[in-house]
Amino acid sequence: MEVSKTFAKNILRSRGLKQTSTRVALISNIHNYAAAMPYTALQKSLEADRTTIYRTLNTLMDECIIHKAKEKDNETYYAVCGNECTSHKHSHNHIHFQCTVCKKVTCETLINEIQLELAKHHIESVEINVNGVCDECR
Amino acid sequence: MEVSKTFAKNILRSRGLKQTSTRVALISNIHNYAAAMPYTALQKSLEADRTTIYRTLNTLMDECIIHKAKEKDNETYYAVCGNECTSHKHSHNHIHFQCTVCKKVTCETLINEIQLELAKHHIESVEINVNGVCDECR
DNA sequence: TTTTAAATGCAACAATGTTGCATTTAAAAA
DNA sequence: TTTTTAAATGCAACATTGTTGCATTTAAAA
Repeated sequence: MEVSKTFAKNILRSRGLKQTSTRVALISNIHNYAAAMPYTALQKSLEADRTTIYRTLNTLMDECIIHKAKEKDNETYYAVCGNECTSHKHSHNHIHFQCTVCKKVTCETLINEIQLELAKHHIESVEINVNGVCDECR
Repeated sequence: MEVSKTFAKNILRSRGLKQTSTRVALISNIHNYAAAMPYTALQKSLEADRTTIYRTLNTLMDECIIHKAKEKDNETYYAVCGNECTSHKHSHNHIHFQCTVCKKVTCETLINEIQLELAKHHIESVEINVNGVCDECR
């Protein structure tokens, strides 16, 4: 069994979710993908009906197994959550970087820690999207 | 003449763009809206054809008169750019805040300045989306 | 007032995302 | 192992979002 499939099954078991073939394939395909996976690529990589894919994605996001990034290019990108995500709260110390040349979206860790403060509102979660030129495209 | 319409006409003139009724209405409607304006609300507020709205939005984004924020709720929100935007480069010192209760998206200024550093890639622009509970909903 | 390049409206299309309902399936119970 | 059952899936239908080509209209210059 592939490493990513074992990973998928383990995480489904740890969350008490049924281990269906679509769920296992979906998690392992996202996990195997070098960057955050665009929806179109995800759909191509699976046999399942579109409806099932959308419902499965929502289930896995509710359980904080994966998360999504909406980019300005109108694509939605999915990535597997890190260990810092529990089943109740997302907490990402990473950012999403999209290269303006090759369009790839990757999850990146910041060198420096950043602290956000707002005057009025209560902050629950922060998502940072950076655009630029990636290492390979320079 | 309303203040926001004058504002719209001035900004169109300053960028050397035709002052069509759709453009003026679109800019002033976004400008008048208390928060970043969801596309659906924008469409309802205008007489123009959907195609024209999309094309106008793209034109105004290309000219850095407005900018958009894609939120996880699958809505696209539009707001007027601040003075720090020239016609060639977006440079926002603000973040987009979406309240998880009332769903409103607002442009907020950070109390503290933040500095992002990535190990490999070249950063061109940064967009920060914060979720939480707004002042009014608490 | 005339000219003209740009903006608009319309038709058609492709992609994204959702809902209801019948069928199938993973996992628990017998 | 077989049976049971609640959950997951596939299918059909639909609504929304976003794009393209082309004929018509319009803002602004001549």
